[in-house]
Amino acid sequence: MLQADDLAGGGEVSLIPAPLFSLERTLESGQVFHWRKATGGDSEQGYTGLIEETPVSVVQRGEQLQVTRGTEALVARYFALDHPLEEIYESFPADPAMDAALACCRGLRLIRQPSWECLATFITSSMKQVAHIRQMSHAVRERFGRPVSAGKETTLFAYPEPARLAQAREEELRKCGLGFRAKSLLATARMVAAGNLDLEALRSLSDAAALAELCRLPGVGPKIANCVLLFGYERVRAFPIDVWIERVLRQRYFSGNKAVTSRQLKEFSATHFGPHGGYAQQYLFHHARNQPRSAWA
DNA sequence: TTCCAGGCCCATG
DNA sequence: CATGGGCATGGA
Repeated sequence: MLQADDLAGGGEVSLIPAPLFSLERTLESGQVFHWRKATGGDSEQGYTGLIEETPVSVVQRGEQLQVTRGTEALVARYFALDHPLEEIYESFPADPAMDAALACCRGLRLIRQPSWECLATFITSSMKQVAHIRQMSHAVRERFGRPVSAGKETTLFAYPEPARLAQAREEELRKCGLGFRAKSLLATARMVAAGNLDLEALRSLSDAAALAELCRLPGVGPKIANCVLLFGYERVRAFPIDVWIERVLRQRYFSGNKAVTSRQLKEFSATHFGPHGGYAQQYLFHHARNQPRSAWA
């Protein structure tokens, strides 16, 4: 079992303030897929992972985070500890579904994820459960990624750059369990590596323009593009609609009306949830996934 | 065993 | 504009 303090060489850690933050809700909400639970010596629960290529151990201690010494600023930025959550909550609509989601998810933050890693992992996400996306993400890292030493017996793997995946064969990618998604990931990696689409240049575009650019990539449609905008470009209004969110919207906001079209749901969600709609969406998603199936009605 | 999963793409009305 | 089927894989 991975020890939380392996990364710190036996206790070289520091504490940073993290008010209104839930490490577990943030990392278990299906926005990022490579963090592993690690049980610390005092049985407190933490996570280990890489931020870019820096190994990091994070343990929540109340309203503080215990992190690997030297990674304080990196961690604070990655987990978006500067997002004004109370203000964001005040911008949410006050309706029963939103209230329930908020009560369930307080402290969940939308992280600042490296854009390529986010794009690539979400290309592999279609028609897959979160647990399996995690599995594929680790397989791709271990097969193609750069190994990073993280303590005596721990090696983590960075997510492979586009150029690395671009030179892979589709069959190699399929060995990571990607199935039909291998072709899309490979083709997208080649487009990005060739400069056909500049991921950094997207930052200066409007949400709509950046969405359209992302949708040029093989295997990227509106849903995945919105996930990438939300988790990889800090576009907190982007509102991805997957099967879970569609179910929530239809049942909680349209009385289960089966005749409501996906376009109507899209237009409703674009306005009803306000300027931080992506946050609202993530809360609705995480809440729904934590509900027993019997509660669907 | 059957069902379903953070969809996309392309062919038809 | 919208609907339907195919596409790989593995956990529940």
